[in-house]
Amino acid sequence: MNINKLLTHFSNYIPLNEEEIIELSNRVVERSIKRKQFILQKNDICNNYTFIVSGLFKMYTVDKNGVEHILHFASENDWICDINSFHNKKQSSLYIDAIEPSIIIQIDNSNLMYLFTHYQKFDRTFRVLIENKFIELENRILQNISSKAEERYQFFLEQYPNICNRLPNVLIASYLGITPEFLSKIRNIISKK
Amino acid sequence: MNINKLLTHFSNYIPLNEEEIIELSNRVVERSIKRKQFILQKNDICNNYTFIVSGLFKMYTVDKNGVEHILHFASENDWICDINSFHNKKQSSLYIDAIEPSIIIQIDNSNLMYLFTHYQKFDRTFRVLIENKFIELENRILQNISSKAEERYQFFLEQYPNICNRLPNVLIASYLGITPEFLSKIRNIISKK
DNA sequence: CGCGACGTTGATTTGCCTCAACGATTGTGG
DNA sequence: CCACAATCGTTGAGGCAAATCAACGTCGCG
Repeated sequence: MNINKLLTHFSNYIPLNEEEIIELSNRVVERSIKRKQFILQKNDICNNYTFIVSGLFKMYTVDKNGVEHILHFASENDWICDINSFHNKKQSSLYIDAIEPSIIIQIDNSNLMYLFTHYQKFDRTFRVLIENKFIELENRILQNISSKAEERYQFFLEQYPNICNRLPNVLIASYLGITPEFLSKIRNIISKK
Repeated sequence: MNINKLLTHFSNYIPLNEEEIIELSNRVVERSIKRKQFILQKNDICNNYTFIVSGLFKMYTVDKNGVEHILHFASENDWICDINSFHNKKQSSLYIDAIEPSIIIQIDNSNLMYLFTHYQKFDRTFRVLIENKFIELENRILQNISSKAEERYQFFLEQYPNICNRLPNVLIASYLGITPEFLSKIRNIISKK
């Protein structure tokens, strides 16, 4: 059962008791997502926290020239959500779609709020979850303001070995904030070393 | 009393009852910090969440060439902490020091954990706090990977009107990830418009 | 007064983008 | 299963964004 993967994920933070497991299980929905299928589009309100059982997603903006800028990748055992839209119930400026066929488990806003209100553990777990993501983002910012593209690329390969070989270079370039052409040149230079 | 500023800050998230106010008040420490005084240095373990009553701080790394890269500014009614070091009790790679003479209120790791364990409200409040900071960082990342320095500078001025005129341009440049010389040229171009 | 931090300007170099073109691969509809 | 389109990775020429280095004036402060 796919729900077990979610339960295991939670138990890595704080073990859940029987009641909490039942409550959680009753409040989530499992979905199967095809490649290129959206789970969030611009101007929608993001109403779900999405846990990824298997597969791979990208979260991105599209600028006025139609160019994608990737804010996050997320793969199995990770969460993806436009937190700004989710908590403030405002229109999102982001898209989220599947890079691979995926299986996800979603919890919507009202159900998550119910868990937060009735079981302290979830408040705690989601605090720790977001703290960890915050730390990742801090590191990414530091990379961006202090390193050149080649270093950022190398760092990306080291930090995400399990997803980097599932991604076309176009998407990695978009995540790093450079053009695919320039990434290609970086790869050429690296391979000659 | 400066503690009231902290209590007001919390009540913006969730009102505290009498008991919680007393518990919180007994577990924090007020300090006065001079200009250029450190509250965190590289290789220290960050043992405090710091609330800023008044003043202004910067949090930054120093690279191998001795150049500072500023990760965050924080001023009155804001928090500053190396969360990675704080929660994982590992050596920090960051510095935090005062840009202006400041008054702060600190809560150390064990006292914050006590509050988290005994009062759900604090778990909740710190979750929301970090969620908001996470959203800010997401926006900054998007800026960095999709905009040129001039736009990022303009955006910074709009987003932080209350601190940008208290900062020398050297520090703003460091925050934006550009050199002071280039920021000067950007400012020259803008002023001619 | 003299020093250090700050802001600016100019000349030069480097990092990265733009645009165009090409082959290889993948996916898809007939 | 083939044919064709779309996506992908690469290369090269040229241009722009930003860094580097050096120099200089100003200001605040000990």
